[in-house]
Amino acid sequence: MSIEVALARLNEAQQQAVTTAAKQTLVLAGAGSGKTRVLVHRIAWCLSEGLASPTGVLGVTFTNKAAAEMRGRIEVLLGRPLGGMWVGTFHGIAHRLLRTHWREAHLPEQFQIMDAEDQQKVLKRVIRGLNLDNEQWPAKEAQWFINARKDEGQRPDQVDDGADPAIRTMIDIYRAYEEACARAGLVDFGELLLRGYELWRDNDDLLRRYRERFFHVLVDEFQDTNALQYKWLKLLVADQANFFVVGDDDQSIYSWRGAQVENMQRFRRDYPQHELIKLEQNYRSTATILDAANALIANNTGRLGKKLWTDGERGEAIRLYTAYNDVEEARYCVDRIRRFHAEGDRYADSAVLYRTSAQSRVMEDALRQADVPYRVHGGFKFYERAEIKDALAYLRLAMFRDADPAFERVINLPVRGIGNRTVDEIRLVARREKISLWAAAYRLIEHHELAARAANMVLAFLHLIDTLAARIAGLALDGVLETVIETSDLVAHYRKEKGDRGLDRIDNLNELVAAARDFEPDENETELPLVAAFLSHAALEAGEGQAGEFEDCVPLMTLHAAKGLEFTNVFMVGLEEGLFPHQRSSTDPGQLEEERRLCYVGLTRARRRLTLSHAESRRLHGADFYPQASRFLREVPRQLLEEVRVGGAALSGGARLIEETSGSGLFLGQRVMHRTFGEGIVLHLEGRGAHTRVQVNFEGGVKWLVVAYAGLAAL
DNA sequence: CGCAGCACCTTTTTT
DNA sequence: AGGTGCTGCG
Repeated sequence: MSIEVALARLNEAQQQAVTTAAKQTLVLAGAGSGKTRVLVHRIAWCLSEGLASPTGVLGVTFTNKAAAEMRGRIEVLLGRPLGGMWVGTFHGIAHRLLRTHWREAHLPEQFQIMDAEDQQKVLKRVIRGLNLDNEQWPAKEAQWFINARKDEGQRPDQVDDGADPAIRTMIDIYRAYEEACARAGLVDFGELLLRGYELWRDNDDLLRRYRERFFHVLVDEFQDTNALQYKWLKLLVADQANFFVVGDDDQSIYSWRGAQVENMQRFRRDYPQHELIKLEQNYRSTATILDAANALIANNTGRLGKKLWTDGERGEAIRLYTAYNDVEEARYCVDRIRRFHAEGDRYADSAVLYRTSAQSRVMEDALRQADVPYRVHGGFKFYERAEIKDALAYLRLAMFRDADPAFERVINLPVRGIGNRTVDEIRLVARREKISLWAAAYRLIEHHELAARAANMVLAFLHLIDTLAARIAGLALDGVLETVIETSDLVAHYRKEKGDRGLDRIDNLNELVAAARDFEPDENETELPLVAAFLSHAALEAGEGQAGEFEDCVPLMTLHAAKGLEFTNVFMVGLEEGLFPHQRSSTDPGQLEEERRLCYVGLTRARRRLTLSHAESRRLHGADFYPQASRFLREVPRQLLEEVRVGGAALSGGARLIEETSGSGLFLGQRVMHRTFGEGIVLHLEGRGAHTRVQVNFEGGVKWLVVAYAGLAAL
């Protein structure tokens, strides 16, 4: 397709963004306004106008998925491969830089990427090594602290301790952790970015080379950038490159992991000559849904300001469902999903979104009961599974003996008689001598400092890894993994596990061999030996969860996971105070606004039908709660809503069943009035006739009453 | 050294 | 409620 034809299909604001002559551009792109489209067309336009060559383009996103989509769409639009263009995630690009310039970055050539789990284990070891109490200094908190500092671009020496001894200790842990990582050639996710930044900052020649190369820098989801990422971009862009960023301040939902919406304001200040373009026309949702979203988000302060509109139809009213409890809420959603399915929608067109992942369980139960296929998104990723990480740890160790987390992981797996005492001794020597665990193990044996039995076991383990390394040399990648699995004897180990769990694990190991067979390094990894590329890929891209991706099933996910997706029918469940907005966010106004943005993200996922629901009683952590309806429901204009309550004749199993047993004329979820307690909602019914007791949620609290004496009036 | 039982905690999650 | 991590025992 010629660029003219492609351009003609864009609306005016989109065209303006794509063809802008401004050196810096901030595109404020509302939900469903075609932001990826603009980004992709912008690149194509620059190339076709001769403003850029493919090698001069750097496109940055946050997730592998977004990067893959961007690459795919650029190729389709151009009708040819990317040809030297760099399109990837912040981490992927930093990784590529560090692999190329490992010397300048002061890293070993074989440096290994550590995921969050490895990081926590290393930290635990470091904390113990500092003789600090594990209770008082949990690895998790140290991890949080260190990652946050790295997100801000700070090394231990740059952190302000505020004369706080607790922070001072955290800094000590940070410093010791850095030493441990350096010794073992380990790089965590935050470190990739920080090193990448320092690499450019401290190597003038290198920075100049990249500045000369990248003349067009484009960033997606700019509102999600953290302080370090923005610093890194600014360093590269300086005043020579075209800087084109796309974002939506109303969809900033990741401040809790370091994202700074403020970067959008900063961009405006840092580049006063920039052009600001708003994309407000929405191509996704009905006018009703957009009205609701606009009204909701208008309650936030300090927005850049943006109002979505559509020239499409008004569409159906938004369904508001008040369930009497979480189980019944789920049942209602499933009923409706089945109805939509009967009317011709696919299951995959109806998504259920919730605030916390714990909420998926009730939904899953209801779907399973109704025999509706579903898929829970998020959660366990392929390369995060224990068995996969076990096998890869053997491979890591064979490739790179100093990889401490890999060493710790498999030294006694399968069980080979190397106990905690022995491992502790190895750890101690490693710490004292500032060497890797592998080297420490060797030293202990050479100096005969281990009991004869332990020494034999450890030596056997070291030999096993050496043997493995020798065996895999020269093999194809899938052969390498087959050999790893065989030599490690992991299959026999899992077979001993009771239940089907072990069999699942063995299946996954086979899948790992298959993944290796199909593995093709992406552009960031082509210069690496294949095995090393595979290991990096496994750490950097955890992969999708379970198989069966192509089956038609109902997607279940958290609101966070839903960002960037769209569905014909959206069910947002659990709209209750304390849950959404979440308890821990409801006191701080800033956090409350982020919850509201999360709600906004949810609403704007829906194309045609939107169902909002809340329950009057919910089981949480094993106890019953009686939450109020979410304030967000009140922020949606009433005239857009169609309210549905339990007890109507059309309603499902639960209500009917209870009515039959009570015979009192009351039903669950019914609104009732009591002389002294006021208005309330029926939560439970017990017994028959004169003995019927009823549990009612009044404003003042939950009460059990005998129907015959309570004098309840139905509302 | 391995297993069993108990205490603990519990927002969101990508790389 | 349910899963995880640690301790204490056999």
